[in-house]
Parts: sequence; structure tokens; C-alpha cells
Amino acid sequence: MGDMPELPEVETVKRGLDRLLPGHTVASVKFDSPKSFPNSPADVNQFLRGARVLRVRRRAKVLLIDLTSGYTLVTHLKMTGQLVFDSPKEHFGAGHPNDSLVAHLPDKSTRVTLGFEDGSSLFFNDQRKFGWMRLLPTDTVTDLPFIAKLGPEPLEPGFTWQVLRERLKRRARSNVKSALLDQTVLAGVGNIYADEALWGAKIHPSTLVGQVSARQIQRLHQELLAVLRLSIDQGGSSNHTYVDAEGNRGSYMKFANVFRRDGQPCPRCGTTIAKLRVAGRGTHICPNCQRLQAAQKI
DNA sequence: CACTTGACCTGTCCGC
DNA sequence: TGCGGACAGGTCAAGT
Repeated sequence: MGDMPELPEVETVKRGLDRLLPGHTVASVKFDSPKSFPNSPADVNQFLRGARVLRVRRRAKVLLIDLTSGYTLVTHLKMTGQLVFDSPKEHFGAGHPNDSLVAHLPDKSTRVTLGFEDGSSLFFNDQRKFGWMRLLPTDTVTDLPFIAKLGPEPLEPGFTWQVLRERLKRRARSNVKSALLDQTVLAGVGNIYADEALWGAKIHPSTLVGQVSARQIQRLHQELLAVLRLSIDQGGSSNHTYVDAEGNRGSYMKFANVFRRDGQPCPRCGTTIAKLRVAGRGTHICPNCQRLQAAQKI
């Protein structure tokens, strides 16, 4: 069962790592090449080993760990990735709630291990091996094709509802859920928060983008920001494998209105929540609150 | 070009 | 208890 990091989960990991990693110098590196870490051993020796961590950033669902070597460790967690920091001396005393998780690392899902000079470690675990970590010159990261094509960050100040309307026009003939999941339209939204925001705005996920009114786009914009912010406040969503930089699970799922709540009552009207398939993805809706107009039913 | 489908992997759950 | 198939929160390449 997957457990996937979207913007709030990656942001939570980013905040933890940015608090824990800067100042640490890489002493040793073990990596599963090329699947999870395609760089050569020569690159690792030259640009990673001996480098110190400057800062940790996030763009969309990508983590960027900047190093003093002028290189950046670019990491995508995809469906089941975790980045967990373990410093037995400094952060996890006996009886700490994360001892059980951290104590057994590395395990069979560990793809990369960075050992730091003070004895602490950063583990990149990834059960399904979809995720990757790669070392790139810091000033070329934004040239990576998929990063260059990313849409705006929804939580940046310039992201108004009018910007959302303009971005959605790129996918005018597709359904609104596919458009929200398209990272070139908008960065960071995945299956959970697309479902939650569409429920909040009372829009059926199969509605064609061109059929969504300006008023509905305003409402969708408001719901997207609210759900992303709430989830960041809760440390993200954990159904299964997601944990933050210290091995903590997130608690957003307690607040989910429809996601993985099929068969339970809609919190707004009591109608039984349904699960369907839209854009090839499991999709959760309230069939009463989120209706397709007759003309759109195909 | 816009959009949809399949592939990438492993683990788990559900029905027979 | 065993086995096959569907499915899992992401993204890209290949197809229509």
C-alpha cells in the first residue's frame, strides 16, 4: 500500500531537514545505483563526500539539499519515499517515540545512506523504488526539464484565483481533477488534496475545465489553499509509509472529508461518500454535493 | 497539440 | 493458508 508525499508532506520533511541538516558534513555515502541514485562514484567522491549542508529547499514535490561543493542533492520521494534523519546522541534519547522506527534503519528499503561526521545519518528509504536522489550543480537544478516546466507554487503570495484560472486554461478540454494533478498547471497538488479541495468547492472531479465557472474557480482556489495549509499544520497525511524527517507520522487524515472515507457519511450533508475512478486515479466524492451537470455526463 | 494509457516497483488486501 | 488480481497519495514515455 502506497502512502504518497504531496506538497504538505514534502514541505514537512523540508522543514525538518532544514532544521536538522545544515552544518553537517558528509563523511560516508552508500547508494543503490543507478536506480535510486544515478550519479557515478567519482561524482559522489568529488561533490558529496566532504561537503557540508548549507540549506534545504522545496520546489513542488521535490526536495533540494544544497551543499558547499556547489552541488545539490535533488530528491523526489514519489509514492513511498522517506528521508529520515537519525542522530542518536542529539535527538532521540531512550524511550523517544521514534526509537522503534529509527532504530531499525537502515532496512531493506533503504536506498541511500549519508553518514555525517558527528555520527548522525540521513536515510533515503523507498519501498517501491520509484523515487530518486541525484547530485546536480546547484545553478543547473532549475534547468532540469521537469522542474523548468512546473507551474506556480500555490502557497506563494502571487498565486491568486485569477492565476489559477489562467493556468487551468492550459487544460481546458480535460477534466478538472486531471488538470489539478498536472504539475505544469500547478505545483504540488496530488490525489489527496485534489479530492479534498474539489469536495470543499462542491465540484465533481469529472467536470470539464471549460465548464467550471469563475465563481467555482474562486472557491476552488480558496479550498486548495486552506487544505494545503491545514495539512502542513498537521504535519501532512500518513496512511501508511509517509513519515517526516524525524520519523513522525502526520495527522491530516483526521481532518479528511472524503479521501479514503468511501462508505462513510459526508460531513456536510450525510450522503454516503462514493469512490470512483477519474483520470486513472482512485477518486472520492460526495455524490450529493458534487454533481455533474447533465450535459457533461458521457 | 491535447489528452489518455501503460510502465516503472514492491507490498498488501480482498475474494475464491 | 494459498493464490491471483487489483490497487497504492507520482511521473514520464508512448500511444491515439
